[in-house]
Amino acid sequence: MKKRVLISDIAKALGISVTTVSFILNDKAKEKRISDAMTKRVLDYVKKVGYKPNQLAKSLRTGQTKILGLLVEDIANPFFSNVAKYIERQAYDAGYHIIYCSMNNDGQKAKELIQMFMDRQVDGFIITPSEGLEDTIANIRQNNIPVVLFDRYIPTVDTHYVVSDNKKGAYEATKHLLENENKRVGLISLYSNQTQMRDRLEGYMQAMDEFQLQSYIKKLQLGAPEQDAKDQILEFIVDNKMDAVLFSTNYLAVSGLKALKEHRIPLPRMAAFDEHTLFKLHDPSITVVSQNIEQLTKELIQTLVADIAGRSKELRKITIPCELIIRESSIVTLPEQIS
Amino acid sequence: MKKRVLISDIAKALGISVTTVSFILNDKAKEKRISDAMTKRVLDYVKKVGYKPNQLAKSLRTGQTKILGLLVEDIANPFFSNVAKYIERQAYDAGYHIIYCSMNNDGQKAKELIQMFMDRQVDGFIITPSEGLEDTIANIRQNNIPVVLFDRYIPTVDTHYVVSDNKKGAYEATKHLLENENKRVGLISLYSNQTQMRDRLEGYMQAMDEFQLQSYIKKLQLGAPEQDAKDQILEFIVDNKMDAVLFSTNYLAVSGLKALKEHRIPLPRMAAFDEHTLFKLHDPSITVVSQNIEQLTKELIQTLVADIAGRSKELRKITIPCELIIRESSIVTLPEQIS
DNA sequence: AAAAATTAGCAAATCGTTTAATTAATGCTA
DNA sequence: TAGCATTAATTAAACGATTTGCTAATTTTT
Repeated sequence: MKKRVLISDIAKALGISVTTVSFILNDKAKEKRISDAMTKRVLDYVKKVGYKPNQLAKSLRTGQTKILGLLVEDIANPFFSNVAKYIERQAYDAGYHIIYCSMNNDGQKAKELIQMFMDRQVDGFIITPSEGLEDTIANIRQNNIPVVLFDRYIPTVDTHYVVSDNKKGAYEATKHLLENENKRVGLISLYSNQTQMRDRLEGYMQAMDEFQLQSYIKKLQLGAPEQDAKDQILEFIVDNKMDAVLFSTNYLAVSGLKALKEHRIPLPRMAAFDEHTLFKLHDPSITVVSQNIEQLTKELIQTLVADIAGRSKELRKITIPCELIIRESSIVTLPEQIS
Repeated sequence: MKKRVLISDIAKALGISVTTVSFILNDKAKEKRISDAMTKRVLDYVKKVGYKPNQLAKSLRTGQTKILGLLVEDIANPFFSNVAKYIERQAYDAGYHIIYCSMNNDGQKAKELIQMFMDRQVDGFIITPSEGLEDTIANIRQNNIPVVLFDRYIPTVDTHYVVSDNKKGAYEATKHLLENENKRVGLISLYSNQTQMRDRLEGYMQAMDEFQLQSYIKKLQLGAPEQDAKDQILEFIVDNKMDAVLFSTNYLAVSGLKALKEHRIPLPRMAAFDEHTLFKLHDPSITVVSQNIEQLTKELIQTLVADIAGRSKELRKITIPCELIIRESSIVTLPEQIS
């Protein structure tokens, strides 16, 4: 194991002070009037011995870790794993690394992790806030650490956030379903006050009201066993003889599809929130309200990095349009309807 | 913004030295003969003011960061995002945090990131090694940093690794396909010398040899545009009139399914490596060789943590069995075969 | 030519911990 | 009672960087 070379080793080898070396390495040669000759000499030697600063020492001194904390609901959900991928890429380009965790609806763990990330002095937070996290997030702000909320926000806590235009997305999906001559159009959602769920419900309502039709809304318990979800979705669709259904998350739609397939019940017309590989390939392929992950994460990182750098004091509350991707599930003539 | 409380603040407030406080906080009170009364006094006060040590300072002094570096091929691939989820959970239980990145077949980025993670003094690495990383990984070992390879390993570099029994998995899947009276059974794989690909090929071969049948092997370029993959898979299946096909990765199978669907060509019997939500719900549902992610990650973290702790000097080379999950795609009588 | 200003670089403090070495007080043995 | 252990705590030196002031040498100004 070869020993790491330190800044003091360089100074000693060249017969100069560590200060000079440090200034040069931090691009302060000009500002601190270090001669060009000296600068070149140091830089050459640094390259030769392959010196890399110890980030821990650097961070301890400067207070900057160049690490961002990412807290998502569930990293294994394709929506979030895609988000994680883009975020890592964007953060890397901006010189940051990501430390992540899944919260899995465990409020206690979420709180602990936020505290732990704060103890690790992360430069900023990216959070998909679950309910009950208001205080914790307010606490982060009080400690003056930049935070950007994502996917949903907390109305009572004033922070940056980047979300999709869920209301409009739900409105357009519902309207699309209604325009295909479906009368009984339902919404399958969650017992949740999170903004994205609230907005999707509002969008659905707006469309239903516009068409002056009765609404059918089924809410499921957050984090309930999948079997319960499947049973309830099935019951809702069958008992109400739904013509069409909008699912407010991709995993609810997946549960619905599983339930229907298991009982060999023909699909109602349907659409779902959030893209999923399954949806393109399912037979029939599934219409979705797709969030623009690339743009969302871009704005996200830009906002966070700008805040960390101390630029732009005012809060950014960003809403990105969704895209309705129409596939077979919302328009096909189903098999038994042929006859 | 309330100021962080430091160990020196505690010492000052209680009129004692920082050493005493530090010993007590690090559970060395007994060993260092600190009186019980003092221990209790300090612990009570620490709890009262909610002191949390600055991890940076701690890490700088001890050399332990309690951070693990995770480098995977693509975090958005459902196999790896599941791995990421389990790893984070297991690591958390062991007191570690995860810093991750996707390498996306970019060897240069992989090297840079490994170097950066080393500069950050990660306590250990978890890597799915791509080709060309031999030297870099050997370099990590030379710096005495624990590494566990995952999903595949590098035969020429002696490290811990945890992989699935790919050969047996491929053998059983192929045999299963052969036993369903298919004569022309092909393998769709990648131009890659990675061990998992090599083993899957070997497993396929073994089964084909056992049945004394001609083998059909199509390899695709790693990281090629999906359209190319789709075209080539289609051509392979159609031109060779394949009865059945084994896909060596889940995303190859997804590409294949897309291509067949787009051209409305009936599916051959098929099986694929690695689970995917799509596969359970596809019509027909897809038979898979499933890796036991929970067990893989458990062994992985155990191995890594044990090495970091300095226990167990010898290298652990672990192979976990795969499970063949038989679904419709490998056994159903297809529509056009009814007539 | 003395005073002022600029240039080029350095010593030492600092970030917040851990830990090796030391000390002062007390109890025990001979 | 002098000498030795033991106990309970302290002092000060790390860890490896950044940064605030300072100094000495040179140049410019008056």
